[in-house]
Amino acid sequence: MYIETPTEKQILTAAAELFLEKGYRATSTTAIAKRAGCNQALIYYYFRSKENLFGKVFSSKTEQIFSKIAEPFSEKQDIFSTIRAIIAAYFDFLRQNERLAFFLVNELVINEENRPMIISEFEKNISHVGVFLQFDQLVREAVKNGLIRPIETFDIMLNIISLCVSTFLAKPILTSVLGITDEASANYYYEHRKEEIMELVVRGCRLNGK
Amino acid sequence: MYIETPTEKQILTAAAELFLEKGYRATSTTAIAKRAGCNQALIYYYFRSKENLFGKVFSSKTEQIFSKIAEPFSEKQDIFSTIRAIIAAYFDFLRQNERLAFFLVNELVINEENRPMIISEFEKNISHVGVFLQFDQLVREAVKNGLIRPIETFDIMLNIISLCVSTFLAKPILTSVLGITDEASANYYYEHRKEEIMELVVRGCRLNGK
DNA sequence: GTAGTTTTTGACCAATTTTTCAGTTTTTCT
DNA sequence: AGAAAAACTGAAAAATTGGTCAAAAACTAC
Repeated sequence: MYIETPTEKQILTAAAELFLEKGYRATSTTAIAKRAGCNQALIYYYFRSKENLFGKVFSSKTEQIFSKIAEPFSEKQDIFSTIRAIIAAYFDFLRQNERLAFFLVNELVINEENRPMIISEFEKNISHVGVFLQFDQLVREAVKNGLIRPIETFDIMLNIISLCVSTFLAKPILTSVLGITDEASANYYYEHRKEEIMELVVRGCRLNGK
Repeated sequence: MYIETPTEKQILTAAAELFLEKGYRATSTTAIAKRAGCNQALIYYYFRSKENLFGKVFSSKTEQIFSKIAEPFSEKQDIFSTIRAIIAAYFDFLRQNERLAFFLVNELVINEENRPMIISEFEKNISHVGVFLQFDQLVREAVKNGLIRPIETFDIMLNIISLCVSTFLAKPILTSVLGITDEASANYYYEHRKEEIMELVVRGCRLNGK
């Protein structure tokens, strides 16, 4: 396997930081070189173009998120505990990588040029991670056995992702609306929302009579 | 009151279209002038800078969304019907203005320079619209009267906004994942999600025993 | 040390960006 | 009709962009 030079790695991390902060368009190769502490031409020496560099960064970030998220899907618990575990894992991961949600949404939404690459990256990772199928089976059986109402796995997952990601997307506004200024109140906001999301998604699956 | 010149208005609409399509960074004043059918220098004659022009556009879009969204909040129905009406109105509005969700989220998330302006714009509009207070009261009473579980209005609203907005944010990926190619399947996706969101949010409010 | 390879550099290019400005046309008011 | 203000124009300044290139520097192997 081929080994990254320190410089190459520095460029990669600098690029990742800046792309996450400002997005593809607003990040110049000059800025990347400056942060990496190297000559600008080196970016083109190691990565042929800005677009290619972005691809590398995006690919590694997508892989990271998918591998982290996959873990709790395979837990062998009852359906409600599994859902709670998935939400907790997803939520906490996003919290530790706050800019990641921004980054993915932003590039996906606005960066139309790179969308084919982005989508293929997603597809690659989704198909890679077989654990989603395990979860799908868990849901189907729970429906069949009358443990939860008839609901599609797709909807459960979209509900989870939507609610978790939005918590972080909305934070900048809520910071001012709710008066979140210190670490403690931010922590309260996050924990409160995490609980609420768990409650909501689980309730959304329960049988009507229950 | 001072009246917009036709040209000024043309610039404003052209800018709005392009900012919504491509975002702030990817839109050049040249492109705006071209679409507005006027000289490029006129943009700086009417709006001092590109940034200022963006502020004007953003302001008007925020106002638009808030006023449209406010309507169903004031309906005098039971809590569940009101929630459903709010979701339906919000969802349909977003669908008619698909790029708007992208635009708001994107600029909020990435455009850190303009964030103070964006936040103050939101605050201005939220405080403006007194109907939110009406809904808040409806929720509080429903909780007190034991119609719904103890839940904060804030959480209900955040749930609604998160789920609705995400439906549109996620669409580009889902298009490929779900194989949404024609208008009919897109329509099915939207209607399906609308129903699911209504069901989810309502379930999230119900009493445990019910 | 010397030849060869890899890494790094600074200067540079062409295209595009926002912004300015001096001057011209058009409108408005008297 | 004529003066003042407003609307508009073409050109270009000033800065930034992604990208190139030949040469220098650093490293490697003999």
